[in-house]
Amino acid sequence: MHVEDLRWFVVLAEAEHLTEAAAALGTSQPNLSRSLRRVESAFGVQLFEREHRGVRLNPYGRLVLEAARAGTAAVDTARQRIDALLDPESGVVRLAFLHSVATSLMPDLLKAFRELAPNVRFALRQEAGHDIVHDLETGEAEIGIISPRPDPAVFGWHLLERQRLCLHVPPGHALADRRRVELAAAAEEPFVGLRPGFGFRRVTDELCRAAGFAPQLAFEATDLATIDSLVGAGLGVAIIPSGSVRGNESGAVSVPLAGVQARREIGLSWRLRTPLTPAAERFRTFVGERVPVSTG
Amino acid sequence: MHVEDLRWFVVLAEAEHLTEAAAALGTSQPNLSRSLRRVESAFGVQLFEREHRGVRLNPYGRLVLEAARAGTAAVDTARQRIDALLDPESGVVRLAFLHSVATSLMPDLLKAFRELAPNVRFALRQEAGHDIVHDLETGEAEIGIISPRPDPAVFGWHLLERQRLCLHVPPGHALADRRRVELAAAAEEPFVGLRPGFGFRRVTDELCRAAGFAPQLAFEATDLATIDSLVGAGLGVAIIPSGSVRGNESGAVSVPLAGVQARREIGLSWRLRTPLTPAAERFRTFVGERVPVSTG
DNA sequence: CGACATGCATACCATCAGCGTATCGATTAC
DNA sequence: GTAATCGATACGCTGATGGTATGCATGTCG
Repeated sequence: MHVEDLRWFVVLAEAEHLTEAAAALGTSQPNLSRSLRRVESAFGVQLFEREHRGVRLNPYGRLVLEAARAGTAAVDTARQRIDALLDPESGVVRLAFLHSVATSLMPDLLKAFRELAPNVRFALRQEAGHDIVHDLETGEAEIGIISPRPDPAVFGWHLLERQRLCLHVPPGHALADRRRVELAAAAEEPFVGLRPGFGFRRVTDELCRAAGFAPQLAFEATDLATIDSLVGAGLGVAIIPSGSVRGNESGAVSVPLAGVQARREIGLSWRLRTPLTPAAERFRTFVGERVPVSTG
Repeated sequence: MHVEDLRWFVVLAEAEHLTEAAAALGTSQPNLSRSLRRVESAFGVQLFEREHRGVRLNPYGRLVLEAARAGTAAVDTARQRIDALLDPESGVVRLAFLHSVATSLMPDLLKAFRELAPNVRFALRQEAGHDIVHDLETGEAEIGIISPRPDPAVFGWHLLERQRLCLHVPPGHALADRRRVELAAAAEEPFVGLRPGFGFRRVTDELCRAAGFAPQLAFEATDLATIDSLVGAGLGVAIIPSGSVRGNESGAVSVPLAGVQARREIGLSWRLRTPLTPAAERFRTFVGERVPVSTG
């Protein structure tokens, strides 16, 4: 049974007349008759009754009519969504990004792209780095904003921001005036960090371990803005990426950390093997051409 | 594109492996490959990406997977419902009946049939006579309980009950003791009748007109039980079919009307051209063989 | 009551699509 | 570099599809 048979079935059920329906469908009456036979044999029962002038659904046919409408509608809907997705002006970009760029990089990118393509929608998901890689892998997400750069053999990469990791200290703190600081200098301070499970939390833990100490975590938060506030209120120090906190309401001060490990690169990433949808491709091109790499 | 292609598509999307999926589906790998081609060309876009070991849906394929699941589910559901309908033990009988038999004949028939076939369900609709005929005509209903008998060339008929029309009077009424009464004797009484639009209302109107008077309608109700109560309370007299009121709580008394018009036959009716579903056929046979014609 | 009209089913035939076997080609792993 | 894996392609056969012509059943009209 063809999907087209179901489509024809709906027309026939409405016309209640094979010859007319066949003409409307641009085929011959015997052919429609045989299409109906295919449907009937697929369901194992007769679906129309012969009338004086035409045909009419019987109880079984009514059920099939429902199914045919639902089935063809499902196919049509998918076709329309695919067409929308294929249109670079109206598609959907499934974008996964790190928690740590939610308040800084992301809004800038989306705002700028929106001017170029106002009808492109975004399906956003905020996740930890390894989940983003996983989502790109499975196709759950098309584009990720991520750090560090994933396997270059599998994923494309466009550098967005070279961040310097900073020690974030309260205003007036002893280290606040330094132009640069060794992380070890803060070994005895109470720390404010992200909750375990966040990708960046692993980065900071690793940095402290490399500096020879385990941080005393006074508070754990789920976003960098909160950490900024806590630090500004004098409740501890924190490690944050440069440029990741907007404005300076909290009064906290960021001092760049010394050392090669105290950097990270954030970039756009996508799966090489899976072609991007036009809208995603457009977003990627836009970012590549228009967005300067910012260095914090 | 075949409906089977969509079914195969779902299996393939889950297996992510053509050779395996083909084996599971009992076909050859090249055949599944070509089935996939058909689906892809029907949607106008590639749906899977080649992977190292196997294939994987791309964003378009995800949409098609949804559609394929929905479409095949719709077809399967219809098939199941048809099978249920074809099973005389578990089918559904779409039965339309007159308001006037809702409290008397109907419960008896259903109760009796239920003992024979407890799993058969009924889709009941209570309607006026001409609507029942119309529903049988269009197939909205399979079996009707109706009066009078519709066109014998189009509808089958099984007599259920030969009713005598009665004058229903309050207890102690002057006519209450008569063995038989002329309708004209009640010409001056206040009447209780069904609301206009009910088939039986037309019958009573016609009877009164034939008896040479227009009834003064004090109350109009939507069912015979209410009319019985109103008459029992002394608020008027009414014309009702014999045996249409259960029990005698109201105390009202029914006196048979004189004259040949003061009868009506109620029966089972069905459309000759449309074959009945097995459950409906069984119901019809049951009624024909087991239910005696009752004469009121 | 018989000829006609209507409308679906069927017969027949040319063509095309579907299916299996064998094979190719690309990718990856050892 | 070689072997293995897995999807794509080539080829030939069979069966399905679709058009034209026709049959058959049912009403209708003279």
